[in-house]
Amino acid sequence: MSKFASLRGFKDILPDEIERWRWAESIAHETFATFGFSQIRTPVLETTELFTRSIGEATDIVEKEMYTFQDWDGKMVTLRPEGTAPVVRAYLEHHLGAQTPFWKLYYTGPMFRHERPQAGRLRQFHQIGAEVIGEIDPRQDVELLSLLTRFFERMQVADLTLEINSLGCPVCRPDYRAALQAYFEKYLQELCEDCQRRFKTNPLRILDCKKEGCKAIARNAPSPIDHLCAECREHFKSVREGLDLLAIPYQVEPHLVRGLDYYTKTAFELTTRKLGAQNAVAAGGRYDGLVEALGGPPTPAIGFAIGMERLVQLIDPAQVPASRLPLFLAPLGKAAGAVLFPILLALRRENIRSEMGNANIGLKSQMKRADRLGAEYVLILGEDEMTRGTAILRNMSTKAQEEIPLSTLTETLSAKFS
RNA sequence: GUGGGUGUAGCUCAAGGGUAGAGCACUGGAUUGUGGAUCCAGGGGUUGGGGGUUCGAAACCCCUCAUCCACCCCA
Repeated sequence: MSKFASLRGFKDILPDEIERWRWAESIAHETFATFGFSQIRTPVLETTELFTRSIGEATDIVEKEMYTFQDWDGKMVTLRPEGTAPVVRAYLEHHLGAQTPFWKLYYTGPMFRHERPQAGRLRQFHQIGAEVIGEIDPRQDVELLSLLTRFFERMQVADLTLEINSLGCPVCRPDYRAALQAYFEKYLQELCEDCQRRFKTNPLRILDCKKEGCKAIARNAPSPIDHLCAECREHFKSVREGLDLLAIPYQVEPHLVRGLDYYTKTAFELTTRKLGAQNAVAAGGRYDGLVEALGGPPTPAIGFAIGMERLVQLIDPAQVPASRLPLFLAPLGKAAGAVLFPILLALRRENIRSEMGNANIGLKSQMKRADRLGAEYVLILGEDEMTRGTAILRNMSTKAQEEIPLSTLTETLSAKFS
């Protein structure tokens, strides 16, 4: 055990895993651009109030999971626990809404929540998120969901379920909440301890309880969809019709609840059975009230976030394009090393990926190393070749070898490998 | 924050009071200058840390730390 180790819930991402990360990120950049999104990068540190205002004072995130501390000047600051509030903050701070009516933005980066780590849950985790600000049309919900499903399609991640629900709006949610409380009041004694607490703080959460007793009671609870106001009902209907039109499979999940206060109307999750208890790989929804809550004009918006660690676990490593090494230079002895070293740099100047062995160790070891690096060709230069004024180029898969004159070595190699 | 599991070689794991082991990986050799396969050899450990019981502890007890899984919650 080394003296220092990373903090609990904080993980190193090592080279063998990074291939999958980079592949996911590059597909994300491509796909999001295809759908008309621009990237935005916001700081990881923000004023604490940004999150308490947006996420909600009574949520778990704000109550017990934020990395909050006092800065040297006395200001309370927080490592961002999620990406939406900072994006909206930037949108307002830079008056983006005044320039064009609506924005499609995406971001990637680390988020921080002080939770107990478990499978698929870390204290520093990474998200790719997308936000569409300034459009109420249900078609926008559909477009965003089509982006989400398209991305996972390109990642070749299968067996995902898109669950959608409507959480209503400030007009209809209080009604629904009251109806829910009226219903659960009859069974209050039969609910679990947690749900008895939820009854007061957030009755919607009872719908999400995993205990069998509560599940049974919740099964007959009033559905949020039956209590939507006319506008929300129409919106939800249009979203479903749009998904049908695009043949995007989904499941209406009346018990789907979101943990952040700012969500309204459409809410959704992309879930899998392959990740244990933390089964959501992506989630999001509408937040039509957030921009206004943060001091801007009434502005509808919708977004989602993808959990990178969870996504990476679902990626089949075989799908990731392997990075190959075209050429490995194997010099035998000091003189050969002196010849090949400048050639190595010349090749790299031509952007030819190449690697060179240690001239002081045996050919066998160098071959072994070349093989491990996945080299397609090995260039061998020993004493015999030096006197002949040639080098041997070995094809590692066919084992065929050819001699190349030293006088034209650089030209021959750069022509062959560029 | 609560509960349970697990900490032994770089990795995966044996040894359940009596000399710390195997497989894989690594290094070298069989092949004085040719990779993957095979065979042989070698290097590597204060058994997570601390304390206790014992003639003797990797093992039993206590504390602590780490880690995993689950609850909670969420990406």
